[in-house]
Amino acid sequence: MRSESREQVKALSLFGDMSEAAFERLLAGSYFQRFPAHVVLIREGDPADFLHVVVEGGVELFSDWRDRETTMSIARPVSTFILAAVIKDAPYLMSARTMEPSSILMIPSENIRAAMTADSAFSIAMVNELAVCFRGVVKAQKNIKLRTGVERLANYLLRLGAQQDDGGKVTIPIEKKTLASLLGMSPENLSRAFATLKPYGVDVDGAVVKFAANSDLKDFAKPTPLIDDPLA
Amino acid sequence: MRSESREQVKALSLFGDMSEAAFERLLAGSYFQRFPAHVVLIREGDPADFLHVVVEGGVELFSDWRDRETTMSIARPVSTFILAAVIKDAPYLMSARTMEPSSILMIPSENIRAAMTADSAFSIAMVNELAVCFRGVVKAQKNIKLRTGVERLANYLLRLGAQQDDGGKVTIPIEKKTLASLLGMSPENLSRAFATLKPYGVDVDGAVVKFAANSDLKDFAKPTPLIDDPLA
DNA sequence: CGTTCAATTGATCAGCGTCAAACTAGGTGG
DNA sequence: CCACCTAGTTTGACGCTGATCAATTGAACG
Repeated sequence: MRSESREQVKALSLFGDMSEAAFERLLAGSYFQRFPAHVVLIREGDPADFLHVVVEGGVELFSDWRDRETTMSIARPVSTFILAAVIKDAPYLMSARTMEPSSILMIPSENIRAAMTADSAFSIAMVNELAVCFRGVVKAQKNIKLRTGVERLANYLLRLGAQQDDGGKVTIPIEKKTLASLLGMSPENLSRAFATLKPYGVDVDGAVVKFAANSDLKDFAKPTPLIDDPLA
Repeated sequence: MRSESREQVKALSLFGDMSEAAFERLLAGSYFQRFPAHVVLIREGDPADFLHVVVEGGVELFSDWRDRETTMSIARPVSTFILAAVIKDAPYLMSARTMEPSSILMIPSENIRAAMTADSAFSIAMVNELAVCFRGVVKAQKNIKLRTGVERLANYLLRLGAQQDDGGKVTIPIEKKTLASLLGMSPENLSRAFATLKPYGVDVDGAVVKFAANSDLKDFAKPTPLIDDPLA
């Protein structure tokens, strides 16, 4: 692992408070690996042997049942995923695949659990991390149960706008297919949802979407921090 | 608080490992109170001042947006709710109201955070609790995104059957209205969903639902531990 | 330069919500 | 204890949202 990458991982709030020595122990037996795009990293139901950290690229977390599949969330650098399964030593609830060529750090679950008992600052960091994750899923749940597809899309665009701040335009960082699934609709429906938002000043050209930040769109979307603010 | 109730709370996996003295400190400044049915205990958006514990009765966690409302989950004795907001000292993401007359223990958030820094066993218990909560929401999310309304109902009935084990019949412990919202459908639709399941051996009489445990229903519902097993 | 897959568009259909009305059950007050 | 009243539940009719199927266009990659 390049030392730059190592520093980025160490800087995560999960690991930031650890001593260098403790972090070194944590990394013992870890793998740092580059994967091509569209590679399945973990499969739901498998035992949680490693905590994964996306260092570069992007990972899609998804689930299936019978012949259906849905995207649950997207993990971007630098962040961990499937933390809860690791802690409980339970089967993964979601599968994961790379969306692009990605660098992944894999830390043995056993190391995580050991660090937790050894280092109380680490377990507190863990509590905080899990609380954030929990609130993230709750927000996603509210998003799905309280909004229609078009409303979810509108709020997604606003969220992108807030984090990209590219002056009136955003670039969708994932395939539309994946976005559709993430938002809980079919790809066809996503196309139509974009068309529905046209009267509110939304203009789509490939992955680039133009709209005024303080616009009709916001009136339509009615965002609330209790669903849309990733920090709240 | 009756000592019996106190013991039940102390027996929670969150508090089980604490010393009596530490538990006593935790309870300082707590309230233990009986509420009538249909009382709002907390409102989403409010600051998380107290960790709540349902000791008797039942509490509905719900959210709203614009003019819509949805039931997010049900808290039964003896369990905590809104733990994550307490930890992050962030606004509640969900509102809570009693479904029946209920006894609620309210522990100041500050005490929880203090106990976490003072007692590393407690923060580890907290990590475990949060991991379980997280996995619970993820399962709920999968349930909603991957299944139709009728499928969710079928699996809900099987889950009830597994935990009640009343030989071929279950009693729905909440109002159908609430169940509908929990399952993500309208009350009218829930009625029709029951009708749809009739050919699979499901027979409804008020809150009592009869069906054979190893039946057509199970073939139809196709339950999987990765969604339906509360322990997995 | 052809193959493959994503994205769009149209047509159709199923699931589910809404509105309305009838019915039922639970709780209240006489 | 009973009548009443309110609220929950059920049933029917209807319409909208969104899924599916099919066909076409467009873009990426070997």
